[in-house]
Amino acid sequence: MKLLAIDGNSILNRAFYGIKLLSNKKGVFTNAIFGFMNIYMKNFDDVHPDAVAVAFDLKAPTFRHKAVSYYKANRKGMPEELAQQLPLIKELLKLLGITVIECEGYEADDVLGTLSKMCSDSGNECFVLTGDRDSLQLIDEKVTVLLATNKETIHYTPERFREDYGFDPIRLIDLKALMGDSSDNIPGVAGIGEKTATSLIQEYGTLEGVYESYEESGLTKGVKAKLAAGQASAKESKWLATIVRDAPINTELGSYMLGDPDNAGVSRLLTELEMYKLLDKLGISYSEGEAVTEVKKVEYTPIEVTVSALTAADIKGFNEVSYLFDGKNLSVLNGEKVYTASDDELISMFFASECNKITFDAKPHYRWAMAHGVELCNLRSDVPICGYLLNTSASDYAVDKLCAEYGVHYCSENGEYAELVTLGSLVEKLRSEIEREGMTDLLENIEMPLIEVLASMEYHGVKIDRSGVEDLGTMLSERIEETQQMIYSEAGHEFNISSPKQLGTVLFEELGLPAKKKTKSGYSTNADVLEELRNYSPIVDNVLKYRQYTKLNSTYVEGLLDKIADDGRIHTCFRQTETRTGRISSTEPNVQNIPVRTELGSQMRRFFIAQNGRTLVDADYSQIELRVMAHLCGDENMIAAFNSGEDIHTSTAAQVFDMPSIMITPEMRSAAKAVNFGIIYGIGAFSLSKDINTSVAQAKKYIADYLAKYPKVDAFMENTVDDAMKSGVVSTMFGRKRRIPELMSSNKMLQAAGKRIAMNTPVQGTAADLIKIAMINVYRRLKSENLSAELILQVHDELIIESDLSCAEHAAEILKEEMQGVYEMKVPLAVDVHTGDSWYDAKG
DNA sequence: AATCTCACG
DNA sequence: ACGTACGTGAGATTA
Repeated sequence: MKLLAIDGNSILNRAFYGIKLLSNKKGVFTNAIFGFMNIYMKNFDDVHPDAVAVAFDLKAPTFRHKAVSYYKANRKGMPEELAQQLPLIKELLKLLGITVIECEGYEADDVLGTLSKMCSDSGNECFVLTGDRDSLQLIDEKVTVLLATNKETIHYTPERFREDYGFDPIRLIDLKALMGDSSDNIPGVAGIGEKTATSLIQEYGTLEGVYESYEESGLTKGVKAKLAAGQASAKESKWLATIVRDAPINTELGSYMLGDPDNAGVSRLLTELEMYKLLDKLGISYSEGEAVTEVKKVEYTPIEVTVSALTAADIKGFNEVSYLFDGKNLSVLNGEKVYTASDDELISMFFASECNKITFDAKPHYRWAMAHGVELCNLRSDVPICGYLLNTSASDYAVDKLCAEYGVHYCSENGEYAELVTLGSLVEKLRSEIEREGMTDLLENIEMPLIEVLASMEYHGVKIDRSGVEDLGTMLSERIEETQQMIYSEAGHEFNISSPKQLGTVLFEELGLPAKKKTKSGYSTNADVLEELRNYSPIVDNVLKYRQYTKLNSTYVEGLLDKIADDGRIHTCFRQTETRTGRISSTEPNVQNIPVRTELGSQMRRFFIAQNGRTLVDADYSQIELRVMAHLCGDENMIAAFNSGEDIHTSTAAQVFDMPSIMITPEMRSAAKAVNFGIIYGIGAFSLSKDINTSVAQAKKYIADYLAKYPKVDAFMENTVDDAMKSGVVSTMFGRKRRIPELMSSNKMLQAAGKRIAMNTPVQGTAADLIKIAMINVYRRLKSENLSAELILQVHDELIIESDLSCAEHAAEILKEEMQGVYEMKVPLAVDVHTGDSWYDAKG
């Protein structure tokens, strides 16, 4: 028989600090539970125990077998975020049929000590899972300690322990008696540290052995004196370090056998915690929301659907339907009838029909319709889009998950049509929530119409000059080869330059360059660090070059070539439910991070071209986020600066340095520019000082001067953060919302991050709203005015149209007009437009 | 799967 | 004492 005995507190702690803070909608933190279960399940699979027990410390011991409160005195109190997860993990474990042991007056490791002894005595195997090295003293032939570290779990058998420590596991107690342990308030012998203590125990075996013979030994005077002075303390420490092995708990191994899990209970709890992945792993289905107290369940009477093949006549009778379409097969729900079709004609007819439609992920449907020369009409709701508006931070918006979250019945009784049958009631619920939160306009007038625009952009794609890209690749390969050889000869040997680990060894150990920053796992070798090391050795410059060339070659040359379709174009995927702020993102490939900031990199844009007989029209907003800020806060000075038409960074410099614009030097302008950026991001003096290379004090002064000149910016920031702290939410001008659970954190760092998010999101998000509206308006006008021109790319504040040469001027006018006129603001929205045969040329 | 680095707004 | 600006996606290495 095998027992898995777990130190609950220790593992929960490790999980809490090892995983970033997570929380559910209501702000209940879940990261420690998540991490605990991951560690648990991994080790369970490794060990395959017959019985499991999880021990927890009991908070307020009434009975003290030893001075618990004394020796735990300087252990930090548990943060609130962790404390609230403690009862939840206990409940979860119990529901899973796992025994939870709490023993008054005893700590978790005392319980483990007792359990492991019980196994040892009865000839059973015991695995002690903990993150605490103290427990290694429990190891014997029957007892293995599974030590969970940040990276891995080490299986400590007696052999493994002796390899690491050089003495028997039980002697760990003697070691601690000598060296002490500040975290457990074990004093040890003053002046004796780990090194000395280890060699003493290796030499003499036990604490008693040390004290029997140390006086006659060859130890230094100092050590002898320390030992003599610390004898009493050592003895006391040994007692403190010894884990109790006779706590008053049940010592029948049989009583810890795994019980039957309460699946419904587990499902209810995990659903409430929104830990769907874990539920999946446990093989339990989602709960239907009985636990979601404040949300009333949508009325539901189960229906039994009938299935038939779709006909043209059926379509004419549709009024309001749900449908699903995977690119081949269509299924439509009308009332209690499901209709299916796989025929392009019928599917086209259905898409073009007048009936109102609800679906899941309509963008590919629009693309299909475009490819088949029909329109997809009267799409009213798209489930993931609705889900996204209600929570921009979810990782996905699957139907079953949303049902569980919003208390809607998932119609699994309808088998393969479960999802289809569920759509209607789910949408009803989601839309009522959206209405309640004032986002119906945002949904109907921005997000829903945008789907078709994005589909069209993806459908048309952008033409790529394949041989141009290939030539650049050849050139880069040559340069990479050259640079690599130079680096090898400078290092004196070959190594993998792309490995930060190996590069760190070469630079900081072999060549002895001064290491500045460290990352979790070693030296930092990022561009900032290397930049500062340029003067030390020519190898640094070559590494930077190598990085630039390989980045360009693998991410852009090879990455792009991979994605060119048969029509010679790339069709990126614009994702509408990805970002927390409301921006669009782009994948496969990402067209929103094509190089532009360096001369070499920007050459890449020469290969994004217009088709023969056509041209690219490119327009971008100038400083849209700062303008949004000016509008949102209404600061007269800032508004005046924008209205003057003068360069905003120069204006800002003139304000901050209090002198006429004409006297502003390029350095002053760039400092002001950095402050402007900082303001949008939720400024910090430290980062600003790093950015513009001044002292923190100087940076502080810049910020203070800035906020003094633009007092309403200051007030706006403060108000936004205040409101966010109260509600936990921020919103954009058009009502888009973002929850910020970080604000509730008691961790100062996290809370500060939450405040910066609160300051940035309304600005970034409003800018995103504006360009989305502009896109819809541009799309509609290009269509209604019959231009042979299409929107093809969006890069946050930039839109690109591919147009027939004959109407390019008209297209440029429309683009500029619609972007500038998108919304009446307190400052003008300036737009720069250029035309060219490639993206490089059209950038102006 | 996580980490590091780096490309963009 | 510690870490330090907002929002993304992709490729390579390492565990």
